[in-house]
Amino acid sequence: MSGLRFAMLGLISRRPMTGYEIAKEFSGVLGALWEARHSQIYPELKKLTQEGLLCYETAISGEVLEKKVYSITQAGKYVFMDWLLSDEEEYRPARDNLRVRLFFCEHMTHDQLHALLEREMGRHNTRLSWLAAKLDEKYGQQAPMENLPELGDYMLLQGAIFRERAYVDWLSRCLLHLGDIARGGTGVVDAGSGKSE
Amino acid sequence: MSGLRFAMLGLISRRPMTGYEIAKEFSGVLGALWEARHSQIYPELKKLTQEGLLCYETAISGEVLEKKVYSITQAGKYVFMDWLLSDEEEYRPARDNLRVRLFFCEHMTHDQLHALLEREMGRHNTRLSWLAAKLDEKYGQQAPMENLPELGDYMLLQGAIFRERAYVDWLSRCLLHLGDIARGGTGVVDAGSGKSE
DNA sequence: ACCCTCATGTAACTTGTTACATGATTGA
DNA sequence: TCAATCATGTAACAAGTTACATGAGGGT
Repeated sequence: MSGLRFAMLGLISRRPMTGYEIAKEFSGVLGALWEARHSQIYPELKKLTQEGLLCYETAISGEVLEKKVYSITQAGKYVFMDWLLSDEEEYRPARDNLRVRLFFCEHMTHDQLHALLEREMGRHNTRLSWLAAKLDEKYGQQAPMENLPELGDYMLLQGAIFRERAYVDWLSRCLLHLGDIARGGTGVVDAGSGKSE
Repeated sequence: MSGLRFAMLGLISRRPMTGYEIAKEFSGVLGALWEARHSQIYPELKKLTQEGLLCYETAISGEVLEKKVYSITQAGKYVFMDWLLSDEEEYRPARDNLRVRLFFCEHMTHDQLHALLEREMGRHNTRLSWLAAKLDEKYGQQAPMENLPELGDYMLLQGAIFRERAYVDWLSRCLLHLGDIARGGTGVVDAGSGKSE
């Protein structure tokens, strides 16, 4: 079930790493896809080692400080590749508090609902701008064509942008609809359903 | 933190319900936003009752079968409304296995990556069609203008559609890019970034 | 001296999932 | 009588969060 162990196996398959380094990875690009803190990582490393999917060597930093450098085993590689190429239908509808709030919008006044949507749209817009800037900064006009890990990063960034933009578009549509209600509109829907400007 | 308790309070605030009925609600529209099974619902009902947010009466179905009909208390209403109108920044990046797989696409061949994207796009497309049909069936050309609970449902359905469409658009863009690579393209990005047809 | 980063863990708790367990009611 | 639905729980486990706890290394 858990994607965490596979993310960890994948990272370590790139190069041997310490738990500390793995934890750091989860605050980068990967962290946007899957959160994990060191308190979850260290026990999982232990577990994976016990299962024979990882092994480690103890190294010394400076004079005494010990660190465990983990490497992936053959068994680990098989398990990882098996997961990577497997085909399980697994649809977890993201638990989204905003949507639950909307489900109960009957308890809100028109203004409260409006404020909620505006506020949330602002947040997603901020994130969208940040992501777009990042994409531009990293790839500009040149999308990666060869380097596979780079391609992954590029697609993921692109995916995050599509996701945030869809969120913003949706909320702005809700706000339009809400404004329409306030002006005593008819509720008649125009032809397209989102793709029109 | 947990949205579950608030979803439950919200449901019960509409009308008194049994645990069984609440569980059923979570397999309808609400279930698409937040999953919960009866094994989580019954203990939570007990907890909410102990905290004084709910109370219940025992009713009899038929001759002997007892059921507990829960109602929301004043304290429960306050807690629910407080949550509903509160403003907490809470961004949980959905844990998405496909994205983690993509993060490690370096281990896939071109064809495997292509198959993965196609497969996933098919699934999201199916869901998108289903959602679009449902929207048409429920609201057709007439969007709800007055009834607030209806408006919530409408917006949520709309939101699910935007989400699925964004997913499909993203994946189809990835597939285009991948095809471009296979044909030995240059990687130069065209002007727009998604909104163009 | 002080602070930041490196480095590794555990404990207590909340959330969520799967499986086990039981029994009444209703309609075909 | 048989199956679907109504009805309520518990147990064991997996996953994830927050807080606690400790200490070395490196630079200012």
